[in-house]
Amino acid sequence: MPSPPSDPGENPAPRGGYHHGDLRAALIEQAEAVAREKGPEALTMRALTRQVGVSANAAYRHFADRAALVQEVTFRGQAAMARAMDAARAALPARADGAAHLTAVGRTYIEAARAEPGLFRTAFTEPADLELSADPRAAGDSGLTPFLHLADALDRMVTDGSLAAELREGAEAPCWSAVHGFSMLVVSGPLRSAPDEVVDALAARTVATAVHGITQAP
Amino acid sequence: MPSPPSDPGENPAPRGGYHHGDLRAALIEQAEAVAREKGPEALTMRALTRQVGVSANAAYRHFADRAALVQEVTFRGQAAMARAMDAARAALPARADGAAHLTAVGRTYIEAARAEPGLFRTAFTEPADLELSADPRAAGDSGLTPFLHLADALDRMVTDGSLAAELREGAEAPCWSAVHGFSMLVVSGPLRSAPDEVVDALAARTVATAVHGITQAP
DNA sequence: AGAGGAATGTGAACGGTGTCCACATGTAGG
DNA sequence: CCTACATGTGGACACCGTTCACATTCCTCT
Repeated sequence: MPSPPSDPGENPAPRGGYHHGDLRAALIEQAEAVAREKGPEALTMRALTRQVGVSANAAYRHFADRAALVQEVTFRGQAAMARAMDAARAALPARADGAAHLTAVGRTYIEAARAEPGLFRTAFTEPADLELSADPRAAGDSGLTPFLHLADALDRMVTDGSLAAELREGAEAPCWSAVHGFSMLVVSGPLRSAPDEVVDALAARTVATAVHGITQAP
Repeated sequence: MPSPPSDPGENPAPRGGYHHGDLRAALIEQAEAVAREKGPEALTMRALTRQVGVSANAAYRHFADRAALVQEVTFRGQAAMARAMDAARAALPARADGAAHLTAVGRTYIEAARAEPGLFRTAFTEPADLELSADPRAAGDSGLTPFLHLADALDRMVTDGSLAAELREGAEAPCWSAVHGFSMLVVSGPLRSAPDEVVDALAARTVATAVHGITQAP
């Protein structure tokens, strides 16, 4: 019988009747922490419940299955990136043009992936339904998800005339492809062990290539 | 017992009898078949050995571990793509310029991913050392791997003057990012269930964006 | 030809996983 | 207070990767 909350001082003590108080939240939090430092493959029901000090099945009172828990971390990861995008765009000069916004969004995507590779992999490569790219749970404080940030920056380019209106439709694909592909290369591909300065330069170039490239008709 | 035909015909498991002849090859072949139709998550040692009609441990006489077997499928998948690139470039008009070659390489990458999603995911998203992008086992008949095809097309652009020499270095990153990222979107991302014509158009645009975009200095 | 050694295959076992069942517990409502 | 319900538990099943000790088969050397 684990009499005291066998918690290693970690959590702000969700207080608990011996029904643990708020297991659902505790599991999500623990899962996010584990995802950050170990990546999605370390997200196992048994390990997480063990870490939270509860039996394995307890989790199933709060999540249909493992995928449901992981999905929750996915939202958190996307929301974290969205907040970074909020900040990056807020830091832009007031009269920054659409291309500057698009560049900021693209760079932030890659930076977020590099800063938290485990969380990125969980949020953007787990076989979840990415149709949820516009789900509010994946949004930052501005209410925009990463995908919506991209769309918004593209709209701005049309407004300020740097992107022809006929080219607006479908412009998300090349942009999202470029930054996502690059992030994969860096996080778990051949650029994994490249020096930071090299990656910095390649990232800048990849974003610039996309920003410039979309203005050309195919 | 004399060893009768023990022919190479069937996948199910008409095991030759005693020592199976060539278990290593049989396992790789079965693994490739399974990867094609189910993807990498279906590549389990136990299932594959079962399908080949052999005990689970037998595999460990030929592969250090699961990763080693999967790696073999990875090479096969990359080689298949490389052959498709060989063909696509061979079909180009004799005086096709570098941009045409680059476009062909990029489109072929995406087409290969769409044509064989399971194999693509195995070959390009398994946590293997992609440093092996130049390994001969990943090459087609021309001796070029997909990555080397890309490098070659870029070299050609420099030769024919459509890419400034100072921009050659690091040009692989934006290109490979774009087509790889797009492929992920289509194979296991939000474009998964988009109609073919839509995907065709977006693919063409993504490739064009990269081809055009790299000619611009960052 | 025969003997033995090297390859190769087998069965059982360990620890891990996701998930379901039947049961126990604490909390909240009447 | 006592019950009903939400929540947590222990055990079990079916998989998984991998290792051990042992059996078979093939090959080579004398």
